[in-house]
Amino acid sequence: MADKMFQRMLAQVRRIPRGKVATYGDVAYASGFPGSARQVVWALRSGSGNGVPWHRVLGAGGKILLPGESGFEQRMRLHNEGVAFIGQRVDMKLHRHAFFGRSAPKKKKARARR
DNA sequence: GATATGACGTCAT
DNA sequence: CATGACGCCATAT
Repeated sequence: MADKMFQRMLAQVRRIPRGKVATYGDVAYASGFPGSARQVVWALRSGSGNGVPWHRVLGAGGKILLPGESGFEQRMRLHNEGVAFIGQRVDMKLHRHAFFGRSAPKKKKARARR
């Protein structure tokens, strides 16, 4: 069931060329599951290790959300691929991978006051 | 089946 | 920029 979802998400991640990055939300959207950014995480945690450049997947804004050493390793790998860092984040302006030309449209703003 | 959790995203304050 | 709240959905217990 969900395996299909992971396969698709992982497939998108694999499409990210060296020196490029993407956000969880973008991967989810490109995979056909807008809003399921969390599932991308599961896909990476459970299905990574197989030619899946998990280190090219970041949080919104190019922030590395990985805790501990993994995060450190990710930062190092990206930096090694030529990714420019701005403080603790990645320069999405230059490295954001445009999946198939379609970019995730920003959400609506009318969110009824709470 | 219900509840809690999580490498998230976005908006409001 | 920090904090809080809500949405989204597959796993784990």
